[in-house]
Amino acid sequence: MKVQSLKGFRDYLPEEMLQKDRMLDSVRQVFERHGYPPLMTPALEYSDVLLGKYGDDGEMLLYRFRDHGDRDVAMRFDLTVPLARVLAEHGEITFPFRRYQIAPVWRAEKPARGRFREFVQCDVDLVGVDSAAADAEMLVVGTAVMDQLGIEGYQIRVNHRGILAALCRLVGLTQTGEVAFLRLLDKLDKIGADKFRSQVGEIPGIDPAGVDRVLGTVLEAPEDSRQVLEHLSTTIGNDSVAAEAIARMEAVQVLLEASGIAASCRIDPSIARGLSYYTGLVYETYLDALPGFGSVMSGGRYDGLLGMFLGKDVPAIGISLGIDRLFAALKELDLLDSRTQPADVMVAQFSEELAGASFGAAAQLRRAGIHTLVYPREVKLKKQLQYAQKAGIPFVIVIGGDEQKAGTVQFRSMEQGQQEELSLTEAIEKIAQTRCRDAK
RNA sequence: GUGGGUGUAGCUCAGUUGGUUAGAGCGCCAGUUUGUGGUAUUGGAGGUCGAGGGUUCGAGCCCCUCCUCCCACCCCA
Repeated sequence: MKVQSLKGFRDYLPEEMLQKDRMLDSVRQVFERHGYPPLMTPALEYSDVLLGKYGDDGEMLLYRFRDHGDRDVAMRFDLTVPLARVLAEHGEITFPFRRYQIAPVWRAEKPARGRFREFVQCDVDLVGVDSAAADAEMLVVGTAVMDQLGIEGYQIRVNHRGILAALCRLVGLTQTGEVAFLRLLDKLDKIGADKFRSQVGEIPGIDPAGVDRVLGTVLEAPEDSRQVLEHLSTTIGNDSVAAEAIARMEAVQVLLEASGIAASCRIDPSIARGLSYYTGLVYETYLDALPGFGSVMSGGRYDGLLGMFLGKDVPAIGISLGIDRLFAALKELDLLDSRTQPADVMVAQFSEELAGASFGAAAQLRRAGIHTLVYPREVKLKKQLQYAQKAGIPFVIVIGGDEQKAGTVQFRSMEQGQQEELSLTEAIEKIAQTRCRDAK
């Protein structure tokens, strides 16, 4: 037997899981604070439900097999297509429909740094509304998540499919070649203008005359979002689709400014995601410190996808956060909360005879809502304190013979190295005051 | 999936032109005389050298195959 987890799949040991759960709690809180309730769907879907939604490339990455009833099934590849299935299957749902879903998805890709075959996505979607308010709301939620996670130095780069369509038209592409062109455009800042020019020339049907205008539009885009919009309307504003996109982004920009998050969102005409089903706004989030790590949170407007099951177009917009990638990034940057124990306080076990006193105190602490751990056997105090210190437990309570007689406890702050004799009630108050656990 | 690298104690790594019982630091465990941590000090446990085959009198070191992880391409959360 090979004792090894599958390639691209990973374990989270308790210490890491505590950190990951703290992140997930934050994400959940932010979603609910913005009025989104949770949805849960199965890990497995009929293959038909998932097939034909991700393009040929995506389809090859599905984990697909036959179950014991010989049903052709596949593991969910994302959370958006299952959402579409739910909307089509449950006629009682009315719009606008909001939901969030935090769940693992599976993709049989080649694993790499920050890329796994099993990873948890955190999705919020707003279905049934096509408006600047809906667009802006996604960015409001997205920035709130990043802020709640304590992440400084990130940028949500925002674009619109209408801009991309106009750029394609500049080089004479309408349908064929668009995908190849947009892929190159997406890599523009990586490969540079010269490589872009030479590689773009190989796309069949391309009109080289427009390439410089595209480069001018993208490369000369200013930093400031407002200025980008002005720049875009002078360069491609005569294109009616682009004009519409610019107008929408202007309306969104007003709401971002009103929300105080405009600084975190930057309009960037080279963001080309949305090769599959995106129809309007698209966005990707990069960490300033790890630009090569890939997007940690992205999404966009997809007004056509839900119609595949419903038989009519339903506008929708969503955003998806990859918690495992973000976790890996924060770990690399050493930005994760270092606490490795959920306990606020450890009650030492002074002696076997006094174990009862420790258990009694622990019971009272827990009744007061304090996360409490009792050292599980009688060893010298030195050992017990060492354990508390290594585990990052901030307080230790010792009840020895003297304390038991006096009805008190020794209350020690591990961080400050100070100790005082208190009543248990006083100790409980002290812990409740100082601990900085997030309120549930 | 393609190309390049990598793989030695729990972790980070050393290991000389192939030559006897494979090392260090950190971590772990136990002491430094018995009611208290982070420092110091002493001792200890722990490795079929990624797996399998081959060359050789002899392989951690050379060759082949497979696997892992890393980097690039590709794609994405």
